[in-house]
Amino acid sequence: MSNELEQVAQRKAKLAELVALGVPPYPVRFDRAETISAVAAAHGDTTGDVLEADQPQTRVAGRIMSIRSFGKANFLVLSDGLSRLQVYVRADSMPALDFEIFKRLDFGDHVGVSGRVFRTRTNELTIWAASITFLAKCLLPLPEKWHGLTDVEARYRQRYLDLIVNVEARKVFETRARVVAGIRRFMNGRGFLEVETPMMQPLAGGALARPFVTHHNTLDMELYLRVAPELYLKRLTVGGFEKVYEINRNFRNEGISTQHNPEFTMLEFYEAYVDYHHLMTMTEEMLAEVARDATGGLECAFNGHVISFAAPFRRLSLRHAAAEAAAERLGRPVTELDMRDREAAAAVARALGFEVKGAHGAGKIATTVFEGLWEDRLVQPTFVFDFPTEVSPLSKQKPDDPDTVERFELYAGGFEVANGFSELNDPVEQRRRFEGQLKDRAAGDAEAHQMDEDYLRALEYGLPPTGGEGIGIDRLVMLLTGSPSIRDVILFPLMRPISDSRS
RNA sequence: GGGCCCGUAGCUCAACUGGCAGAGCAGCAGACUCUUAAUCUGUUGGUUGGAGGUUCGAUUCCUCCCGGGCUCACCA
Repeated sequence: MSNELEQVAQRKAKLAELVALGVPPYPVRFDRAETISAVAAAHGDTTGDVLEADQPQTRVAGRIMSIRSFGKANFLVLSDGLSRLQVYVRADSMPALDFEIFKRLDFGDHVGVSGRVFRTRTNELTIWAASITFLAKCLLPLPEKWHGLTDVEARYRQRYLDLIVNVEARKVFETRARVVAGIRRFMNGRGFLEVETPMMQPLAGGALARPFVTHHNTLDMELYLRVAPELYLKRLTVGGFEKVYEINRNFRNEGISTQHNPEFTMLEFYEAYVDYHHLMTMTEEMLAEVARDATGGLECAFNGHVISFAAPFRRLSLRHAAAEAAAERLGRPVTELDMRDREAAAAVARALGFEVKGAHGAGKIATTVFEGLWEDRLVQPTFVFDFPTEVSPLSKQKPDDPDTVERFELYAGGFEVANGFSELNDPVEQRRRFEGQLKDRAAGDAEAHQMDEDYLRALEYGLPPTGGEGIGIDRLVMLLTGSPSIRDVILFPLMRPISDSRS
């Protein structure tokens, strides 16, 4: 695109003509009396007769979404992003200069209009323009008004264009904002304190994931973008904040897919003196309330299914469900006990076609079997509970069963939405778990947890019995907006830059 | 990273088995006093993502590269 587009040159020429007429090309402000949405709302039900009697005056601003000319009668459609309103333009109703401005307007320009509100013969709510103020030029031609912008790559790369021409795109992000606001309302209403913990951490802890690495110049030190806020939030619980939460970004240097973006938003919260049973109930209540706030109901259409957030959610014990599904698939008995035995579980997993590595214990294998057989079948919200200790280095063991922790994951739409557990608060056991992770790390597992001495020290001061949970906001919004890709619910998803051999 | 698919005008899309690269919208010029995907007449706009190759001839076939989508693997 080295040669300037003809249409861009034409639009620049029109702008130059306005300047020649003495019109400021980029004025600093426009005092509108009300928004277009407000006009539409105020007069949405007013009849033309009433409007003729009242002659309501208004002064609005917006982007031109279409221009239709009929010789002496002309129509503009203005948008304030939310609503659209028609403007009736004729030369004999406004100063000569204003009509000269009108003649040089393009689809996409910003204008201010004042005039009276009336209804046309076709009953369309319209402003009869008494003046037009030029506010800003759209130099680049916008996508077509009828089909909009459908190229997904362009929609992600140039989200501003997507938002201008695709109303549904805007609605997704409005719903997202309502989801986040609804969660804050829910948490605040329960006495939780919203906090912000470091995103740049000397140790990337709190989740099993590969971090991004960065560098601080003055301190000359390596820093990691956080993979989770977990260990800092629990330090706060040690410090006496009994109910804390954080809604913010996590960063994981891993694959990109329809369900994974390198940066994603999590709600993470901790509450002293509760266990994972309490968290599951609270999650049911939260999601029902948030769904109702954001969408008006408990049900949402996703991927050809209707997902209901009505409580109670289904509950599945991980090893039990893994054994049951494996037995069904293999046509021979598989017991929960098999899922606890390294060799029996490995045999089952291999028979099912899953990879079993030498370092994998029974717990990791049982989890693999479960995820392989169940994950995409869990369309309705389902709590999967009682995870193997082996795959849960920060969770508390069940009192009568050291191989199992009090942990659950919530699945919906075929993917994981939340993860919560009774927090491990025994510093001796936590050190043992970290040491186990170090062995995995030494064996080549780049996602294994690192030793965090300061966190252990915090635990030594005494973390009360605590329940903690993380909820993936992007995925929740996917479900609530029926978006099949996480990129549809992230305003600016990460894209590879365009190189010279393109564009 | 593997597999499959896609990339043509500003946008949305055509172009049969390899035979002059087109339409609608947008734009430009004109007509039109209430239209709303306005209509009508005329018209501009292309290195077909990039670089090579095969061929008399490539949007079409082949190779490599760039970007994207779906999917598998990894992960949340």
